[in-house]
Amino acid sequence: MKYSTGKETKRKIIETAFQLMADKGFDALSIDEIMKHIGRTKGSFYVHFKSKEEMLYELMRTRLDRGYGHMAAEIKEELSLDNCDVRAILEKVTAKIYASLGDDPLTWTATFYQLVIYSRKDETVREWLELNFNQWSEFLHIIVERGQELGQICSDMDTQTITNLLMGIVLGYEILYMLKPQVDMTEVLKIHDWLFVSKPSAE
Amino acid sequence: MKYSTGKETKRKIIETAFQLMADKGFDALSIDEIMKHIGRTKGSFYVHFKSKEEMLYELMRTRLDRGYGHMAAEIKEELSLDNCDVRAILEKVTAKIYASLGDDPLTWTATFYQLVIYSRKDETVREWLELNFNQWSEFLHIIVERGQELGQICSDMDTQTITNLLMGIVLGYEILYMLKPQVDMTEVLKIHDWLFVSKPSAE
Amino acid sequence: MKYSTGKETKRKIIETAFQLMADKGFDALSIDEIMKHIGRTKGSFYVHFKSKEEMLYELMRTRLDRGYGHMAAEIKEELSLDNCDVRAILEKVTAKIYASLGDDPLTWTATFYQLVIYSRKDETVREWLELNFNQWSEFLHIIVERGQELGQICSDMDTQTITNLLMGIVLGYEILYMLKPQVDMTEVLKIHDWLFVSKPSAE
Amino acid sequence: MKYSTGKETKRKIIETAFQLMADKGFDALSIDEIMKHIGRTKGSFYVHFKSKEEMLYELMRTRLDRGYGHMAAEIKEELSLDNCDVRAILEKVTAKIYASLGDDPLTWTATFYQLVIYSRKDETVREWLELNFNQWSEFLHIIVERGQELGQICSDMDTQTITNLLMGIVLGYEILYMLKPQVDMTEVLKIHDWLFVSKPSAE
DNA sequence: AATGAATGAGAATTCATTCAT
DNA sequence: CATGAATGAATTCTCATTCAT
Repeated sequence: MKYSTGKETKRKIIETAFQLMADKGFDALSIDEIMKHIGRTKGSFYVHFKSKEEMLYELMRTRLDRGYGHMAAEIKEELSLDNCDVRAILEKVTAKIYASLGDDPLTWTATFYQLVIYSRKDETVREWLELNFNQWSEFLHIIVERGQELGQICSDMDTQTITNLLMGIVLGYEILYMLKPQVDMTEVLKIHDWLFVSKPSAE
Repeated sequence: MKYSTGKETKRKIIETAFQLMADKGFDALSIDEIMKHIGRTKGSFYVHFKSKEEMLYELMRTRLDRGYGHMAAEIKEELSLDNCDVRAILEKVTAKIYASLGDDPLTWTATFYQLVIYSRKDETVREWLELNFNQWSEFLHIIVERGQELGQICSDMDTQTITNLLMGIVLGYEILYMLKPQVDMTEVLKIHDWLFVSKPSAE
Repeated sequence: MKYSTGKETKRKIIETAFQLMADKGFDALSIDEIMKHIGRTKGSFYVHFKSKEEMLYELMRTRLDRGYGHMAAEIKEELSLDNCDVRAILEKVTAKIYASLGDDPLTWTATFYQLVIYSRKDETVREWLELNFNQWSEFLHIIVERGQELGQICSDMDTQTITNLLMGIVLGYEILYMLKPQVDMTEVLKIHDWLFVSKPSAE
Repeated sequence: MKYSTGKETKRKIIETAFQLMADKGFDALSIDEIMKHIGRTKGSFYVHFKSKEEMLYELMRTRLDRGYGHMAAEIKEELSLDNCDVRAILEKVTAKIYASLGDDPLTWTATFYQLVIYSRKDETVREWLELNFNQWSEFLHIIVERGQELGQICSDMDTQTITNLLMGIVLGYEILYMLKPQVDMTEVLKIHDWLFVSKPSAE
């Protein structure tokens, strides 16, 4: 079993790097270590990636994307309905995002923040994060705007401010979760109780 | 100027490390680099610190403490007054904390999150962060509880949940600020509009 | 000749370290120096050894073993013969051991005593030396005992004492030799004139 | 008590170096460590010694001398007596030498062999050891010669060879003792049973 | 696709020594 | 006498990367 498919090894490298990066960060992560984990030797790393950096870029694009882009079209359609329930939509979006973190959200979160930190020295990472971030921001902005239009979200605050508060609280809970893994991440949804004017009648 | 006082050099080392760490992180920060910055040679670092790690511990204790401990007594007294304005107190606390970040909050924030990330591989850092964190949590809890008691803060949500939401939003805005430095950090106070039942009359 | 076989380089490293250690000792021996001697760079040392210490262990096991273990079986058989000449056997053993030191016994001896000295700070080395030492001791004990049994070795002294004296004199001559290389190491065999009751008739 | 007598500090430095050198050797022994042991700081070492090497030379001359020089005159006189007992004299000499090692012979021995090893890179040490050695050699030679003259020591062996054997056995037992501290160093005297023709009547 | 030897640039750390105080 | 800050050279070790096989 000395020779496996290229795809398979590549996938394993990214997956292992993703796991190890959570605790060690990108700099402290050595290629040797990754390759030992998957039972291959250092040299073969370069069959699959041009450099360690290039691997990070691929990791970030395939494993750390929150997928706002994919959701956008679908959600916009739902929002266009006359009788749409914005709170329900927002809850669905949140659920999807948390689901996208996979079965070990702590690792995902830690790796993601390792990337955020690493972005301070890497232009490519910085740009990708900004893009990601803006997509999220625009996406939330649309939802909040629609909510206000329909009178479901309070209008005594600026749309952008509400958007920022929502983004902030999600990011904040991720950090909270890293510092105290016993925190319940779904608790973040309680903020909706303040955000939405008419609370869901049946609850 | 070959021989300066130990205190002075030590202070300069910590200050430089604090600055450089914001962008590079602790691992990528080299002793050589720090010492070149302050016009001293590598070897003399070890006159002042037993190891790079030891320096980080001192940096964290002297430069990254949010100082909840110091505020506690004073705030508790204010809260015990019959006619105290909890919102004003909370705003004062927030202002003090932001003020404690110094004149370059972006650097402070970046360095702090570098530490959060680093805590994943360092027991001492992890413990210190946890302590810091718990102090903050308890501190906020006291304020929120008193606010609810006086009917100033909405009581339809669990005290601990509100505390978590407040902590989360502050942490979240720090990350937001790192990703987008143009974000106005004081905007985070808007959350009080939701939190407090009786909005300040003059607005 | 940039890429050689691992075995070859490893052998060269050990051989060079063995030579250099005689004069400098293990601590003062630098990896850089060894590698320069064999025309390779520092970094490649670690392809072959996990650490400098690990290299010493391998050096000691492959280059400093006196090989008592290997001789034991053969000698025991010779001793079991009714008419065996114990003095001849002992002389043969001594000759073999001196032969095992290679063509530069001074280097061997110096390196060996560098190891003896180093054993004071290294558990692994200490244990190996003790093992070696005990093998030698047991081995000699068997020979002396048989010599006494056959009346060839004087019986007015305790077997263990004679064994110790024999070991001591060999070790002592090695030190003597280090301090004064002009000393004739085979002179040590004269002790047999005292040890053996019936001197060889033909002398 | 910041300022003590120079003599006192100097003595303490040498004594501490003597102790520490037994285990660590001269190279691995740091000035910092010595000075910490005696409650002084690194810098003040140089008030007392020009360099680390200079300190070793003084250590060796004051703490590692076996004192053959001092004994010579006295012993020669004893030997000149018609009815002198050479065996008794030799035993007295041996006892004196062992006594000169102080109350911790293991430390003395280890330090001495650290010096022997170190002599391979230091001219001054090498010369001193050689001198010491020659003194011992000459000294023993005189005793053995007189023993043979008086018919007390066997004459079927060359005087110089016997001298070498005696020196060797003493050195060898020191090494033996380092490797196995449970060995009884006085056992070495048993060699006299072989050396002397007429065994002491009363034993 | 994979191996593993080699590289070379740096990393942290140690340490004898100097020197102003 | 003693201090302790500073130096600079040396040391072990790590690691991304290259390349012949």
